[in-house]
Amino acid sequence: MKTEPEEFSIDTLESEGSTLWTGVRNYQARNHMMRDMKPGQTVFVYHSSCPQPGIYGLGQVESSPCVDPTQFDPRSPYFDPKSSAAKPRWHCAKIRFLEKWSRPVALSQIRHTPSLKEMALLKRGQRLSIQLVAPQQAKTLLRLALAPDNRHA
DNA sequence: GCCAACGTTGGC
DNA sequence: GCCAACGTTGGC
Repeated sequence: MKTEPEEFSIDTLESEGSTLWTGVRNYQARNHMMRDMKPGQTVFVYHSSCPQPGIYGLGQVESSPCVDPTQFDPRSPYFDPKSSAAKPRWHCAKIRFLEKWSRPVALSQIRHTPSLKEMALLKRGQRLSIQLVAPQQAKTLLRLALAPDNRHA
């Protein structure tokens, strides 16, 4: 799950304990979330649009996606005038803080790891804010998080 | 700040 | 339903 740390970072998540992951406004990302996010699943928290893009830690899905309240709030940047309570467009999962890594797994490191070259994150021009990570990719990422210097994961 | 790549919008 | 114009994302 991507987030801009100036908006909401892993530190924010840690201090809040858990949060409604509001503001997903892309149908593909939404569909991923509705179809694939299950309570108990681990998620990688990725910081984008910042000096060091990369994965900064882990969260856990606490609840299945529910209706995103920000779509009905005219003062919210995520307000969607075309959505209605009767037919809500957008949903959000509740995410609980799990851990923050002592060092992030940088995007550049992910790029240089051969077994991660198929990650959706590295696909040309891709912009999805919620992406699936294959089990083998997840294992590799966790290994990199523990051993940042391991170039051959 | 630049710019490539993508999603969305809206006229027709 | 096409598609050009526009807005957004996000690394650099």
